Amino acid sequence: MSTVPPVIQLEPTPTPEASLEAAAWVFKALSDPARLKILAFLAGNGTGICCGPEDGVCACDLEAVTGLSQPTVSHHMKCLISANLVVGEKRGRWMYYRVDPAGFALLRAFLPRIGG
Amino acid sequence: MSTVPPVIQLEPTPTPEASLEAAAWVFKALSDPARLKILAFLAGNGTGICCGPEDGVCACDLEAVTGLSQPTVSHHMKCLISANLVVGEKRGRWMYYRVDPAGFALLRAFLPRIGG
DNA sequence: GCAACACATTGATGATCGTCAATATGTTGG
DNA sequence: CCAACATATTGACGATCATCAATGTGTTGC
Repeated sequence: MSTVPPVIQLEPTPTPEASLEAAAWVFKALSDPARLKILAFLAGNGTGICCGPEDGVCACDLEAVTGLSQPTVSHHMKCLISANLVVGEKRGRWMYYRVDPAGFALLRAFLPRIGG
Repeated sequence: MSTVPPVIQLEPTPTPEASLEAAAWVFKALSDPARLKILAFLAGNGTGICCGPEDGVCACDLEAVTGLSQPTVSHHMKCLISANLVVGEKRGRWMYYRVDPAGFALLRAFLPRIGG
């Protein structure tokens, strides 16, 4: 999950091939338990612990939630953002993350094509 | 996608951890364009090309669809089956594959927990 | 039984992944 | 400006992945 994403298309259906790779990219972002735990936390309470009741969860919260090192969390967030599953917003020296509906919308649009 | 699957639970919600890994396993199975192409083919026409109008698609069809070697297709099918996304049935010397609703049901049940 | 067939398994190889330590970048408070 | 802080980037390492050639296993037709 470190290389470049395949230009995720959200607009009208592109070539079947392209949307296939875009969907695979989103699924790959969801294929790691640590990233699912992060998403579940973001989707859950929605408000963080260490950085006050702001709109979003800061990165240091996610270190505590996952038990992973700071660089590893940063790497996972980059991956989730590249799949349009999370948006990050820098406020002061903190990064606040929220769930991004775009990636999930792509998923919901794609699933029927494969029997879901 | 070759090691053992994490005992995919379909029944009432197990520990949050366990279902997290089960969902990650299903997502990983969906994270490869070749496997998505296979699923799209299985979900599409539903009837194969080379092995007559049987109920299901045989493996040799999937070689043609994906352009991959026979062992590679076999490996992908093993992966999809281990995620409960596909069921395989041996009839004579052919393997017929169909979409398995179970994996998709797990997905639909899990997505809301992560914001989908 | 035997040859042909359909698929599975094994072994190997290059690529990608998840992780962390070390370091760099950008921001805040004094 | 400087020290402390929050996060990002880099580099490295072991693990896993996707792929194929070679081989094994089970089935069919003769």
